[in-house]
Amino acid sequence: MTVRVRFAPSPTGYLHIGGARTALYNWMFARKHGGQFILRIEDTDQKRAVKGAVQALMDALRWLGLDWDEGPGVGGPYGPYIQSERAELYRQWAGWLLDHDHAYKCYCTADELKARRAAQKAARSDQGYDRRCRYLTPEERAARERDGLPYTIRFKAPIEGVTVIHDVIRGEITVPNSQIADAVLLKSDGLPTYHLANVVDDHFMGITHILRADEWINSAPLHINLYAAFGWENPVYAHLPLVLNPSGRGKLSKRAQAFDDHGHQVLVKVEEFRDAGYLPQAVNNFLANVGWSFGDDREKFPIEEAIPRFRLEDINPAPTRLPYDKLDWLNGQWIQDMEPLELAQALKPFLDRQGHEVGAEALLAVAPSLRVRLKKLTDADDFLRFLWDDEGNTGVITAERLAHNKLPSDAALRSLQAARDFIATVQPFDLDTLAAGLTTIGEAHTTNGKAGPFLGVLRLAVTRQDVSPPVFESIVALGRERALGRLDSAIALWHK
RNA sequence: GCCCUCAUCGUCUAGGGGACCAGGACGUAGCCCUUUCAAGGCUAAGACCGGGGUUCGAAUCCCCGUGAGGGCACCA
Repeated sequence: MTVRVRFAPSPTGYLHIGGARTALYNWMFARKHGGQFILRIEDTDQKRAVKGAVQALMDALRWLGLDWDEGPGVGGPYGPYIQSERAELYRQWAGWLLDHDHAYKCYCTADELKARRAAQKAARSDQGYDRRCRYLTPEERAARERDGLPYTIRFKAPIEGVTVIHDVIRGEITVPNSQIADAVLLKSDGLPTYHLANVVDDHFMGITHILRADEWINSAPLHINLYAAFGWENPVYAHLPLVLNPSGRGKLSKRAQAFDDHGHQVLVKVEEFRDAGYLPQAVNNFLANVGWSFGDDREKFPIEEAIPRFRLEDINPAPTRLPYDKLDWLNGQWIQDMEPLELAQALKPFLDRQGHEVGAEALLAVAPSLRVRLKKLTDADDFLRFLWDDEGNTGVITAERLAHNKLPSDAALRSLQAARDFIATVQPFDLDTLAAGLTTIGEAHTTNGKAGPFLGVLRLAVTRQDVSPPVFESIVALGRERALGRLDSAIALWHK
């Protein structure tokens, strides 16, 4: 039997990082077993549907590289993959349940239910629906039908005994059936609830394994009994550990914004990670390390290498926070492994977005040294400011600041003039030639015979930044003319 | 209130009865390297929630506490 798993988000906004983790684990599991990964949209609650959300979900999944074999955009033999387009099927099977005495019509109104729930809450108990419509006499039922009252269809859940969930990650979980609610299966608007839709779809779509978050454990007994009522075989269950807020309190939510220990807001939507300059490979790598580990003490790995080692049994059941610090480190590692050209190309859209014009050659010149410096693609902004900001910081540079204890003011001036003359004429104007010539100039002007102090002064003069890429690369990126301009204005500071 | 889940350094984790005075990673601190910032190398501090069992032996198994989390919708 081939493995078939699904990721079934509801289109209420964007892809949540916790959802991405669930999707990733499903995807890895499918790929490992040569099975299918299915995307299904659970939009049976029209009140919560958000326009454009399906597209956003797909974009985020694609950005992460989690390709689905069946689902919106790609089709498949078990479609449609959007639940609102399958309404008739759910109605049909709810009817079947009714006919076979596994369900009943409930005429309680939403308001009545709400009031009873409030009363339960006031009594500091919360048992859920009291099953009153389950025990309506035939006469009472007939009367309500005659009145044409709207109704929902509820599951006739078992009351006695226990239900056992066989969870691959947690082992056997036994739940008293008294805990299983007579859940609403079909709402009064004729659409199914999650419970019905998910069971019907999973069955007809041939889903073999359900990997979903821990928060679903409590409804698993209901689902198991629904499968039993239908006479269908249950899939294998694996409940993934919950992703918590950075504080460790509560699950990470995209609605309530999350903050870390320093009070900084934390990223939650996948698109936020993308916009913040994280690489999809790094995000996958990061997610794979949360609740699962590669083994061999290896933290950084391409997801493709994780696939053959991935086993549900190895997933750590404990709820977890996301180690955002580690994501920064991992992302830096991934950036470090990029080819300079690749990095330059990745950087371009980020610079464009900020309206910074940087030539391809300049970017390429500086890419090798940027590789080991960036944690996020957005960090490039600070390092490269000197490339687009000709006037910026001019004011903060003075002749005094351009001196150094190993390179006093007059020597600093002379060294910069020498550098100017050298840069004006050097051929070829490339990294190695510049490095050799400027190092010699530096050694000749400092009191300790080392180029270091001079290079610091040169950096300040040319980039007007205390922190910049290495100075030779910076000069190459700037180009001969602009570098000379910077030196000229630095030298002019001595004549003020 | 009822039910369910979980519990190893600050954080993410390895650990499946002796190989553990508990390993790795991030973060933190120090040193080295060094043209800034990084990266890299080395070093350091840092954990088995508590109590009972079982066993010759427990981080590992069982029980009870405690703590944290989840669920108890005509939301998923």
